Amino acid sequence: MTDRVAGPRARPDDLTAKARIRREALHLFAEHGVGATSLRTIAASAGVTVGLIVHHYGTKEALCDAVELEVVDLFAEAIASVPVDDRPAADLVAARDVAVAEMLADNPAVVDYLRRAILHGGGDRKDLVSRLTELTAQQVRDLRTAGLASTRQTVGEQVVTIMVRQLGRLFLQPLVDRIAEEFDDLAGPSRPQLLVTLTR
Amino acid sequence: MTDRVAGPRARPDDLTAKARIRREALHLFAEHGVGATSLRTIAASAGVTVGLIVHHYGTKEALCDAVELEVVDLFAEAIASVPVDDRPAADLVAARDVAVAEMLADNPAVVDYLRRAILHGGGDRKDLVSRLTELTAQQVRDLRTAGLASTRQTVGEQVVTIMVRQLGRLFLQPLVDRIAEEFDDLAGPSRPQLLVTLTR
DNA sequence: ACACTTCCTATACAGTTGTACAGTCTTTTA
DNA sequence: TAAAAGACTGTACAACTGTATAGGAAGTGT
Repeated sequence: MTDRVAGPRARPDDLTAKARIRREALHLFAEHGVGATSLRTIAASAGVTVGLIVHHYGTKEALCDAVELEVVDLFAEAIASVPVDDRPAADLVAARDVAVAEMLADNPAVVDYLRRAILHGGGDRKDLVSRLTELTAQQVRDLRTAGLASTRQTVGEQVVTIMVRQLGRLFLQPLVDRIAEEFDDLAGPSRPQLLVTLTR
Repeated sequence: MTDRVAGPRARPDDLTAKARIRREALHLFAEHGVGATSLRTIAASAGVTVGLIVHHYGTKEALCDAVELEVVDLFAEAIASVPVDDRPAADLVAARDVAVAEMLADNPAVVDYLRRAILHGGGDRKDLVSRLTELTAQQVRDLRTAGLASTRQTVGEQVVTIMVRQLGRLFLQPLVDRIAEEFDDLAGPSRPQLLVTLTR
């Protein structure tokens, strides 16, 4: 985390106002999009005033950056949480996939936020996808220098494969669910599941 | 189309102001999202004043509805454009898939708009996904009563399959492209392609 | 006790938003 | 040609936007 260090008024169980602002921003951004979320809405949700948001983050864009940084941190933490003992490479990769999947399951807002961030994309700003790609690429490179990853594909190919595996289903499943909603016989656990693969 | 009938000032080759407004709205909504697009921006792009938008569409939400209706019409037209002669069912379905794919290739803004609309997801309003689902369901039912579609799956299953096949790749491909951008060796035509399938 | 830093509220401001409306053209109808 | 209808502009307005800033409250260090 970027600054979950206990500030002056931080109580042990509760969150700092600064952290609360960031958390509510994440949830509201995920639900309504950045453009459609005003600072006043965030302030109200976090139980503070607009001024405090400005005090802590300066501008709305800086707040967005902080939110994105927190999301990236969540990924990094999930990956770092699995130890790199001398197990086979396939095991390690699978364990990391599981850790990321669990993190995403615990933080549905992250999934929604990511979905939006992906297509909003582009522009000049160094954005979320770039950061996540960088994170994954570093992960792949580490595995390679440790002799744990195949070098028959390029790094790029491996990164794309990993990210699509991790994110692909999450992006498309809501569409499937939305459609399934409209048919009685598709309700329940027998709902169709997506399978996303890559060809070349 | 809903109202491409020639109005008073419609010139043969050009578009009515009303249609121009709708078209620019579609493009701007697709690029920046509905919430981040103001009526004044749309007016400027269409070369009219805000007042005219209000005059023709009343409210911004009504304009959104009109845009969505036009998108649905594009799908319906694409499907209706392939004749239903007595060819095998598989041929017909494939031809319709091609027609839809061509329509989407001709209207990239529709793809971008759809991507946004899908995840913005609904609330109370009868939204785009519902309408497209309805359209596809009708298509499936027609094929069934004509004895051209299998009845071994439920209608719902067939609808989901068709829509995911048609839309799935379009949604995920931008993510792949974005990631591929960051690696030199993934540029060009050999870019990885997605394959989206359904399991049950 | 003091100053000092940090957290936080309140208010203000210029710019933008969606909507409303009065009025002016232009076309159609009769 | 007169009148009715529709297309279109310009201006106005209340509500909301992000940002700025002055000042109070609460903590820490000396």
